[in-house]
Amino acid sequence: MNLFEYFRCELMLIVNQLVDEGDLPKNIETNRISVDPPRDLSHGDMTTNAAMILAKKVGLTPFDLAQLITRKLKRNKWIQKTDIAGPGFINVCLKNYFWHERLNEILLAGNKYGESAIGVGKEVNVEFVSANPTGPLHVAHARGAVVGDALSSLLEKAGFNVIREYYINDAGGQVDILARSAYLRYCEALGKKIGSIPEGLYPGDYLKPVGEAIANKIGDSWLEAAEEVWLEEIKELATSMMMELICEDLDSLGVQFDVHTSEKSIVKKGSVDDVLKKFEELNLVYTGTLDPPKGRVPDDWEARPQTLFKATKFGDSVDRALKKADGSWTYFATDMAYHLDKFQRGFVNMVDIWGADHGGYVRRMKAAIEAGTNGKGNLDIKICQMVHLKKDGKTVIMSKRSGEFVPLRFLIENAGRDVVRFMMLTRKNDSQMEFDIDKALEQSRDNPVFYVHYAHARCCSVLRTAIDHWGSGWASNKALANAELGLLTDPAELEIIKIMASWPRLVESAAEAHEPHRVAYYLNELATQFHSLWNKGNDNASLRFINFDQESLTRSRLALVQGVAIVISSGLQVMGVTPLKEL
RNA sequence: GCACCCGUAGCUCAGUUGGAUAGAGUGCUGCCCUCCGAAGGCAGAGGUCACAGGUUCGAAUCCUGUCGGGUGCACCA
Repeated sequence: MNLFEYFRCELMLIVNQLVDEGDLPKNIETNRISVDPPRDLSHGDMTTNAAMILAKKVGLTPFDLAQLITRKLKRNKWIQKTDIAGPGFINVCLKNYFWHERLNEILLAGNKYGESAIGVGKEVNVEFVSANPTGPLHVAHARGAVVGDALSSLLEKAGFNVIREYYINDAGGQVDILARSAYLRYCEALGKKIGSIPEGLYPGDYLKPVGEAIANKIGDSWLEAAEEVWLEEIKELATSMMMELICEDLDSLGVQFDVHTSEKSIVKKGSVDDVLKKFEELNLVYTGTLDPPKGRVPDDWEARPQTLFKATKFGDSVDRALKKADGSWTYFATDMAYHLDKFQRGFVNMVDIWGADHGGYVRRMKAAIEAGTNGKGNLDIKICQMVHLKKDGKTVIMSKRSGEFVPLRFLIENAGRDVVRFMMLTRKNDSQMEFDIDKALEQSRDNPVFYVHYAHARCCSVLRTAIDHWGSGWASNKALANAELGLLTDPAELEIIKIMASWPRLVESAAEAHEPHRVAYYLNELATQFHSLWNKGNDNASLRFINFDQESLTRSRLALVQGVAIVISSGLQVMGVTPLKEL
């Protein structure tokens, strides 16, 4: 249960009563009323802006209106006391046993705690990675992969039905280049001297096995053959081998997809022609000539008439080309057809995770979705900004400009998948990120995931100690749920329950905002509170979790510890990180 | 030149969608193991939220402009 939402509903009932009783006008605007946790703990457990919002339209001061509301609010059985503070905030304190019941709820729910129904089973298509099948993944891809996968899990936790999709760009010119590069390796595999790889082809060693595979399959019959003879077949072979490579990389990150859709198949199916026809009917396509790009004009620029999409009608700054000079489709045209294909497959809600180099592309794709679905399709595009890799104190900027890339495999092999995943989620997606590889490799407290792992491991350690003493049945979730939770009265104990109880709300808001990084910050906060509570036992033995001469008190405290372990592991699960029972 | 993103403590970054006295980590200073894991905790110092206007009960958050950093910019993908 998202308890803030619960109390907001209670508040709405009161507002309706006040309307019935004539204290508030009918049809009053209530959308902006919220119930939130206060920043300052001394303000209680919950705060609402209701009086300040409503007072605007009524002849009452926020304070007077707040009094009307609190008089009714106090009847709720969970509420200990209410305060009116500052410009008209209503602060609410809840009774301790309300929090004890939350802990009970956590223990009974186990790993399912935090699951929400706000998604109501609605389907969401999350498309991410979608790296060109021309080589292995590098570190910048990892960010998109982790963000996309964690967002998918988060949406699932919030009750959405998620499809993880990878779009394979296997139809453009880059695949021709891949095939030519692979052909060179094929020649090489058959003993031909190829020298250095010519400019414009892919030089990586990862293509050597592709060349060998072709040689094994075909023999030497293509050695002197013209490109037309082998191009198509090598394209096919090389892209599928590259996809295997990419899937291995993703697998090592723990990322798997439900659907792979190939660009080639979209074109073959005729989807692009269909879209063009549809847009022609809607009068959204015309033949025209674009102005040269502002500023630096490319040397080979020349004005030529092209098939254009009226993107400006949907908020884009210029109309966009659908066909290249040679008459073939632009990348945008097929990508648009692909996105509309997703809509046709039934996905009204779509999320794309893109790299920073596609930032300038967002407007036109949103324009296309709006045009092609008559405003019904819902596309959110998350841009993952650059990853700056910090290594030996120096920063390597990976971008198309710099041409510097570090393979993902290197990072995983050295730092491990959990560290990479956690660290990639410690930044908001649209902030640039510095990934300190030395810290990631360090396996120490400088490494943020360790702090959370440590809290979980400590929980498990306490439970092990108790089980050694009292036996295993003693600390089952069920037994702990039946503990006398009313014995938990220390402010620090109640505080940590309150943090745990905010997990469902966090899941909902992070899922709605499509911001999985919030989970990492939440877990860090929970871990902090737990470490703090632990150390209180160092200073004051009566606050230790285990007191061997006080069995029922110990049991209720272990219920608390188990609750922490549950929420941490529930959160780590969303992030795709495996909780550790010991370090 | 145009579009998008960013600008918060020495450094790396959060900031609950407009709420109360702006927060963590790291670094610096000083404390806490006879004790469930010190890979931890507590305390202190550190800020003109880039700058200037505007919107309102209320702005780090929304709008406009300026400055600084990043990304992209016919046809590539």
